[in-house]
Amino acid sequence: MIRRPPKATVRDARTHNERLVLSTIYEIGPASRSHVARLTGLTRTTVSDVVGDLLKKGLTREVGLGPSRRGKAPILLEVPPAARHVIGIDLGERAFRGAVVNLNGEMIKVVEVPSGDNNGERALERVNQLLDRLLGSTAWPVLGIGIGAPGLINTEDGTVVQAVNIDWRGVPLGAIVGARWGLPVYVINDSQVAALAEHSFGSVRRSNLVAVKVSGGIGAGLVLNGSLYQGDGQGAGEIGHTIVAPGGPICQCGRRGCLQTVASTRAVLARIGVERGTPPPSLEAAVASFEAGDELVRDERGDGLGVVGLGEVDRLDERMHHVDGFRIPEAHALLGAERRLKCLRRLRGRIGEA
Amino acid sequence: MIRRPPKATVRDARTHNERLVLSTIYEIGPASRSHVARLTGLTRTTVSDVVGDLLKKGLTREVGLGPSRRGKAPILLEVPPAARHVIGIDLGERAFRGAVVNLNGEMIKVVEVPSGDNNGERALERVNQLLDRLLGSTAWPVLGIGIGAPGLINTEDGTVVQAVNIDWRGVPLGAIVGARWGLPVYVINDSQVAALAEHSFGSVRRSNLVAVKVSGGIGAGLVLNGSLYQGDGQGAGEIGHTIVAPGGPICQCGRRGCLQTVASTRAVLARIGVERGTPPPSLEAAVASFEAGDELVRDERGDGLGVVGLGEVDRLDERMHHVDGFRIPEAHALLGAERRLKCLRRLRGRIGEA
DNA sequence: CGACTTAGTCCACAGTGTGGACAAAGATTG
DNA sequence: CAATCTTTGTCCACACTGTGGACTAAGTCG
Repeated sequence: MIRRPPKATVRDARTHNERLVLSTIYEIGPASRSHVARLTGLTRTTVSDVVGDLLKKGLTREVGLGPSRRGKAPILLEVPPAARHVIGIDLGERAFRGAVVNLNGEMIKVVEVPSGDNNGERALERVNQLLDRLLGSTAWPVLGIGIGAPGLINTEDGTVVQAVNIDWRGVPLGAIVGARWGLPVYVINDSQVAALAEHSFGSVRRSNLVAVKVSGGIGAGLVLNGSLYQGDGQGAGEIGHTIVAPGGPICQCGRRGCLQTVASTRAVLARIGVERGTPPPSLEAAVASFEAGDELVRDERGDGLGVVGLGEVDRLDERMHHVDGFRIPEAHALLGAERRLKCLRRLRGRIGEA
Repeated sequence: MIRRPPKATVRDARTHNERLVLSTIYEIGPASRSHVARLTGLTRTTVSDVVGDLLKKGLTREVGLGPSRRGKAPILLEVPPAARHVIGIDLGERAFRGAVVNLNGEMIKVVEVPSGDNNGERALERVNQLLDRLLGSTAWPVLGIGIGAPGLINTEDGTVVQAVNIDWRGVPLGAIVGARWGLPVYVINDSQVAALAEHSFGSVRRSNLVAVKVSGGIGAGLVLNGSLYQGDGQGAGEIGHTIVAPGGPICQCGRRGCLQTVASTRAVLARIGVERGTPPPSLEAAVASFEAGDELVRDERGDGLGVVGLGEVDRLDERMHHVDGFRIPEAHALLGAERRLKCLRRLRGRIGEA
């Protein structure tokens, strides 16, 4: 079945130009109508008209006059950061976290719920609990909710196909949450959203990259040609259960020697414990030892891998999606101390070459 | 530098809908205005208007009445296959070939020039020679020229960055040919175009695939998310010089054990010769032996690869590009007996997973 | 034959971006 | 200081687009 593209109406042109004007003002900060017209190629007339609409919607405001360029002083426009908000949720291993984010990416409110025993129903309850506490305090409309979840996600319909940590199989999370709150919901794999976040906001602003996320499990996300690559089964980047150490430790999935059993946070901490002859340290303790120069921790590496070193990343990752012309965080993923495989460059090189 | 999207005008809507109507008529064969309206979501009024324009341009014609569905009999419309033509050129290893292709993908005229000693200037002459013979015989306008070339191509500006076979380095082929013929020219790597062709017309109609092309050299093309993946340096898929047999035969590139030195047509034929104690057979002879069941040829495989078997593919590969609403062959690549690594599925799986 | 349905066209209409004219407001020049 | 020029922003007539209703032509069905 071939999907036929939708028809175009004159209205679509308007929508397009409205987004164009809005994002231009958003990106280049305070700017005049004239300046926007020059940048976009639209006439001053059209820009004026569009800005009129944006002012009505509260998506733009006038903020005084700018310096004159040999003529009448321009009226500067900007997008009020609080004009719209977005909810980001991360279903992490140790906690469910959520935040209200404004258009500047600032977290207005952050809420956390320890994940505890997150089997099925109860996990869903905690998500709603999180949203209850987040959705009460926004003066402006919320554009939507983004949820980053572990496991195999069908991004099209927002279904969690399989997430062992939370004991979910085929949960239509997007539909459930969307129906309850009457908001657009976007559900995406946490590693994939991390890749998108790196693409949109990270220090590596390239159109092709791989982000590898390491915590209790291991996952990766790929951005290719500037857009998320999910593969045929939406499972691209799910490298956690690739067997790298045949006959190695047994995995949750029942097989032996999966990457997760060798290189996950849990595995590394466990090995440190064994080597020290003590119980496994906490992640924080291990990081502290690492930073203190503890040789045993610094040299810790999985057999046969040789690329895993301890590091940490503290970042709010977001996926942006167009609503009202804004790219909104469709999900924020991953706060807290995380580790990242150093094979990032390797993987990227490999995919770039073959 | 961020590239700002272009503005939209009411005209763009028209262009879009014209393409939509045209491609709908093209795809579903003879169809009435009403039917097209139902399929596209446009009103009958608009479809009528658009079809009026298309009739004027010769891109559509009325072909009698269709069966009535309880009402007035519909006037059937179709796209005349000869309404537009396209030139496809393949700079092959053994010959330069070109063809005039109509909108049904039928080759109206095929021309071939043996490649001989294709150093620099002379290769360019032969391309023009090919075009001279092709461009004299088309009653309808030619939309453009597509050129499939070996080596590293900059698709953006149509420059051949490096092509050892033809001894080209930094040749602005697209600009040269375009200036001479006044037509849009699209230059693309031959393996990449093969992948696009498989995507558009092949038996494997999937949005993610890898096509591996084997002749004198070895190259691959990747289609990911339904579009060509060229990587950061436009060299994605250039696997010919990946070292697979360290210390193996010496390669054109100066290193040892490149994939090409083990698995290319030339390498395979040479090994057959060595094993037989005769001069290397021609490709045709080897294929004949293969089909006759010759054990030595059938079992021929490179050391350490184990995936190379002899096969053949006879296909006109085309890359389609939108012009006037048509996807036109931007390049047709590669006819003749070709070989394909059977690792296609492997590669695809690997990329799908990681 | 009459009622109904479908195909295609005609026309008034609302929405869109354009380009020219214009006024407002500042800089530049004599 | 005054005249001139430049830039900004707005207003208006205009061309173009898709829409929806009315209408005609031409079939089917009972």
